[in-house]
Amino acid sequence: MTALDLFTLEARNLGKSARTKARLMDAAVSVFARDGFEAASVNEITRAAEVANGTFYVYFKDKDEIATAVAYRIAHDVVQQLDAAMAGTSDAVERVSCATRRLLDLATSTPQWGQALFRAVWIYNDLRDSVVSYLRADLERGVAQGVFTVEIDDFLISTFSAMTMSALFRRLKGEAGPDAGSRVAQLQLRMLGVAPDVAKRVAFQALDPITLTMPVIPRETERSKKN
Amino acid sequence: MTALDLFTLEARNLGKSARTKARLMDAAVSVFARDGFEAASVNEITRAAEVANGTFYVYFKDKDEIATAVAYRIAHDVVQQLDAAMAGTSDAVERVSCATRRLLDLATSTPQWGQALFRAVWIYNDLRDSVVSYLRADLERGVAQGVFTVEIDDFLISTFSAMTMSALFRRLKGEAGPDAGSRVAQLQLRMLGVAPDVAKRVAFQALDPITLTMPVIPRETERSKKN
DNA sequence: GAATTTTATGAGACATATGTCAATTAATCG
DNA sequence: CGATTAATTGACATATGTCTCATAAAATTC
Repeated sequence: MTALDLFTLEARNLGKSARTKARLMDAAVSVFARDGFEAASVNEITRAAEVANGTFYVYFKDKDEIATAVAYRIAHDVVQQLDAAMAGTSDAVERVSCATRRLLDLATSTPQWGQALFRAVWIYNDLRDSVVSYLRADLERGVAQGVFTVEIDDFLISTFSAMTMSALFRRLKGEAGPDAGSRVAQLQLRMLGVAPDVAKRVAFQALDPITLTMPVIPRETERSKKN
Repeated sequence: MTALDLFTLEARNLGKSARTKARLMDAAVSVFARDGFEAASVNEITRAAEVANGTFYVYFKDKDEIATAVAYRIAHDVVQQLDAAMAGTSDAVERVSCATRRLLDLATSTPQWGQALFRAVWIYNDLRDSVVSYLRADLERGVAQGVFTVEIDDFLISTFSAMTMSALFRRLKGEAGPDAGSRVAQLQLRMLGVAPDVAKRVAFQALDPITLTMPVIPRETERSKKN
């Protein structure tokens, strides 16, 4: 329990078991971020959550189950915030650039989540698909608008994602500065066929920063039936 | 001991200890390729090499040591073959495109090595630097020739590498076909500022395939002094 | 505040990994 | 071939991890 503990925060008005489960998930995030999925152990997670080893197994079948739960929750929340942050934009060039920059902003503003997301994306393929679900549509929109001159398929999307993930990785390691998002967006736009000067302008235009926030869930009125 | 066992092949005329060491390294390659560096265990490696557990520690201090040995050898050999294959080319656009395509060819022709290289590159940073050592020079040459309109620095190089690695990854998983090399090279050239039609022509032009080959080392005359 | 239900605990059975070492087997040499 | 050196072996001490379960503690209900 080191950093923001967003799950615990979200569950603070819920029943005891929900809070314990949230503690475990926050602990898992920080252990996964530190050690990676492979190296992480249930023992480490329970130690970080300050609960007994056995408690873990009340809530999760095994390490895989909590890993999946955490990864999908993070991806879901990030995608949601991303969607919200781009609601007003319809220009394909701007949307594609924004999405990349926002994702980097989010991941950097909550590095543990960023780390965990990064690790998870390399493990759960369908999760990557969901993180970039908005992407395909925007790319196709750009082709329709005549601003992208490239064939949209899985290969392109995975190349595009790899660029974003690489920037995210460097950013989290401190090897790239705050302009990492703009720089990789610029390169992506050029790759897609946007004129270099336009790519530069769009990718570097000002963008008000956003950070991850969790909804506050009101206290349950009746006893919670599910774990 | 599943596939090509290149180290064993290379050591077949050497003394017994060199052969055993080579067996271990080949086994390590295949275990690393299958399970990744983290998940791999010394036990798995000795089982794959069909030697006793204790034998491992005669040749390597621990898992890290064999991992490093294997990774650096693979990287070294791959870079060498890559260099040789591009000796005749001086045009920067062609060199950059060739390098990417050749690397994919090599890695695909020896999937275990490709896998191991892929994994290693994510772990040993200096190794990635060595694999892409030729790259920076070629990129700068392209800028000097006026064909690349982009700023060359670590960020660009890591983005560029990520694209190659992503293609390699998909290729090894069977999610991309033989044209993966050409496709990613095309995207890379566009990103660098090469005109789309030129990028397409260069990236897809015919290239005679190469495969990894190991030198055959003649039998030692005197007893080998070193392990 | 006693009874009941929910939640948490940690000892323990089992599994697997690491690294060492005395003993064994194989290879080489004179 | 017998002696000597090189190479291999696998049992063992130690460590870490997984998952279960009988029991304890805490929370809730009546």
